[in-house]
Amino acid sequence: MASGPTRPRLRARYERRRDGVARAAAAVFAQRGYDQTSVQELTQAMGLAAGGLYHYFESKEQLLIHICDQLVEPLLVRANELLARVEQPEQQLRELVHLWVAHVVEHRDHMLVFDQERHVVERGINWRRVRSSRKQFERLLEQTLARVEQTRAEPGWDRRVALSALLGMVNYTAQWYRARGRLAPEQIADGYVELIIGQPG
Amino acid sequence: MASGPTRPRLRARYERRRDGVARAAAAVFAQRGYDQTSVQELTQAMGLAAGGLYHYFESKEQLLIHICDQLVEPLLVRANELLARVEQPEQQLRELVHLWVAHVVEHRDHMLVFDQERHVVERGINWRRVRSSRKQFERLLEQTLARVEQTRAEPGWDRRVALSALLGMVNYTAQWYRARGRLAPEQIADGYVELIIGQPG
Amino acid sequence: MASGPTRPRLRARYERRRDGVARAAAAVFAQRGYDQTSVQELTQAMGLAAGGLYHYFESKEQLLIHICDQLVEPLLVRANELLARVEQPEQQLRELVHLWVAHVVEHRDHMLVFDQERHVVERGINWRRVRSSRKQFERLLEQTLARVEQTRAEPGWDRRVALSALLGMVNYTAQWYRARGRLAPEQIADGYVELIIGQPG
Amino acid sequence: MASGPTRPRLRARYERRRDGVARAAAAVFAQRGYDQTSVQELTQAMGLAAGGLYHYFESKEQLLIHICDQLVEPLLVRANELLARVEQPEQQLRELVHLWVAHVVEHRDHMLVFDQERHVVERGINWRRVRSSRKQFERLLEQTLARVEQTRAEPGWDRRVALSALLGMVNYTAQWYRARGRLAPEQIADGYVELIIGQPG
DNA sequence: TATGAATGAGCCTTCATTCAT
DNA sequence: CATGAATGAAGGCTCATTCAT
Repeated sequence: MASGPTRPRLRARYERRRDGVARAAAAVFAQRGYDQTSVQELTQAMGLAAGGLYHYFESKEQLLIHICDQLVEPLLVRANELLARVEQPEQQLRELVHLWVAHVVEHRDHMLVFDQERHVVERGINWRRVRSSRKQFERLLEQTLARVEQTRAEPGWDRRVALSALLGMVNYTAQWYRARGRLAPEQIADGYVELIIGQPG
Repeated sequence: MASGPTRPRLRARYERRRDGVARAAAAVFAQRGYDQTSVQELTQAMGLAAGGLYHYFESKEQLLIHICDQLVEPLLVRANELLARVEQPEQQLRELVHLWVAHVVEHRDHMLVFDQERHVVERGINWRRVRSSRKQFERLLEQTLARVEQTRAEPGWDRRVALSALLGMVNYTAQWYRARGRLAPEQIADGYVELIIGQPG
Repeated sequence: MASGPTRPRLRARYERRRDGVARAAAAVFAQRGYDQTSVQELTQAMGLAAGGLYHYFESKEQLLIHICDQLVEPLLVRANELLARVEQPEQQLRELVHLWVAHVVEHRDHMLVFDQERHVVERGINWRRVRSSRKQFERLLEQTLARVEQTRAEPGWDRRVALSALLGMVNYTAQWYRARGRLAPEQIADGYVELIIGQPG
Repeated sequence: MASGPTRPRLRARYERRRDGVARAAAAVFAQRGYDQTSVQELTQAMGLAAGGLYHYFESKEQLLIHICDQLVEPLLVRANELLARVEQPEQQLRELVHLWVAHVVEHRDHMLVFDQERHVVERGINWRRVRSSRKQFERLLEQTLARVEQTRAEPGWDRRVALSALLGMVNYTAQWYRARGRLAPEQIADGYVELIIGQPG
């Protein structure tokens, strides 16, 4: 079974371990690919025996879903908070991109896994939740771009193109960002924002 | 064996069939994922029996490599031609992006497969050729951006960021472009160029 | 796949092999039990490699179903023929029991497997066909007993009890009959008939 | 360990619980099959956690053996008592069948399990005790039939056939008897006796 | 006594690949 | 060239059993 204990104390320990398992799995999946990683390799990398995974997840796929959920959900939550807090459209966009880049960089492994498994995410029967969260985030982004447009005489972009460009560039960050590299996440985010809304005043 | 006939006439027919097989495979892989597609499903989708694939490719992985090669190599060749033909840096960039977007859109399936299998491309032992081609294309792109910078007083971007943004947005196009959609490839390419080098004219 | 070829020549060979596989499996199942027999052991006993079973049956359970079908269906068919051919009720019963005992003895292995897996047969979702055939055979038997009753002043039995007793004793034959034993199937059948309808005139 | 406490008071409680566990298990096994029932399902159905079973039985197989022992042993004991008490052969047979049918009906679940696992009972290394008890019971039965024969001018049956028929019909009762049905165990037993020894005086 | 996390052997099944036809 | 039966290694997953708590 993969639902775990109900008594609070044990429950907490269980959930901590469960998240640890998911994080470790994300790292392995990111490196070797979901399908190419056997459950044996996986559990070995987490210090568990073969069958031990199934105390925490009911299947290898549910583990994958959990990883992607951990990526998309919190970003959506924090994006909503941000938009409620900030008023000025350009400032919203700027902070949104900063938040997003930071998230992508911090959850690099999750992001790489998510990208890789696009075809399952899009078509899989158990993936509705993940699909919905991603969709909602994209909608927030598009609405923000729309508000930015309204502050200008002429937009200077096609909104669909700008939105997709932003999605492409930010998500791709996970593939080239290096923690010890020259560029900090904030600089990268600033660079992206400037491409979209032009030079900062 | 998968090297095929040597007499010119038969050779041509063989290669045509081989490319057809690869194209059909790309479509299936793009939809279902490489690992999740069995050779049985694959060959069935191409009107062949299970063993038939092995007349054209010596393994499932070689087929995958061929698909990625078909994507990257021709783009590199045509990019080189373009840069030899056009002189003005901004014009080079503009035409490069147009060429590239057109290529991505035309080889959507190949592109989706290529993206999906990033971890194999990066680490696989038989993938040196593909890695090298991709690397060369990125270098062309970076050099072009460098030349554009030199025509300006101040670049207005960090070159690494601009390069990665471009890679991210153009490649991502494969994931959202629809042939019957509102935007033609040329419009999309124009949009991208404007984001990078600022408003035209 | 487990549907096999369609061309007549190959089809015939396929079906012959398929039946051979089922027969061999019945023998092993009868001896060791269905659940206790691994597919490895099974295929080894049939001169196939592990995966080879799946050319003929889509799962271990479908193999089991086939075995039980091979037992019940033909008996039902031949019982119907017999009842159409013979007129006198007591003679019908006598010949029915003879046919049945012969069938049980000839398909000893199938019978032992069938008995053993009663709980699956009764509740399994894929077992409707088998359940229905068995039900029909029992109905034929009951109707025959009813006709025998009508030839008598008083039945001398409760029909439900007689029917169940008959089912119990004949099916149990599979568990003790020995081909080289003292009793021939015909003698056994005669013994059963006498118990049911009393001493032969 | 599964031997339990030694102090009389605790011992009694332990054994009561142990028998309760076995009875509950018999019900589940009868329904789903021994092999198809996991220890998890089993213990859950008894309000225990997974490991709890092992306080009462040292293995799943020992539990199964206990169930079968609970079925066969008491019947043997009571059959012996009966034969010591009753003198007239036909009366012995009649009462034996009554006792036996009542036992089968009362321990329906145990009986179904026992039947199902025939191949283990016959060949299993830990099953000697059960095999021996069953063998002894069959011998009692056969001897009783022999004594009945001696009271008659001509037996009217082959003894082996009569014995097997009796075994088949009585044991099969577990499969069709319904507590709320039309027939009481005594009526069923009478029916069987009549089939064997002919109409009652 | 009881728990339930953990183990690890073994299960059924899939699948890339081979080869006789 | 093409077929498809056959292989056998490897996969994900289950489950009887153990043991620290």
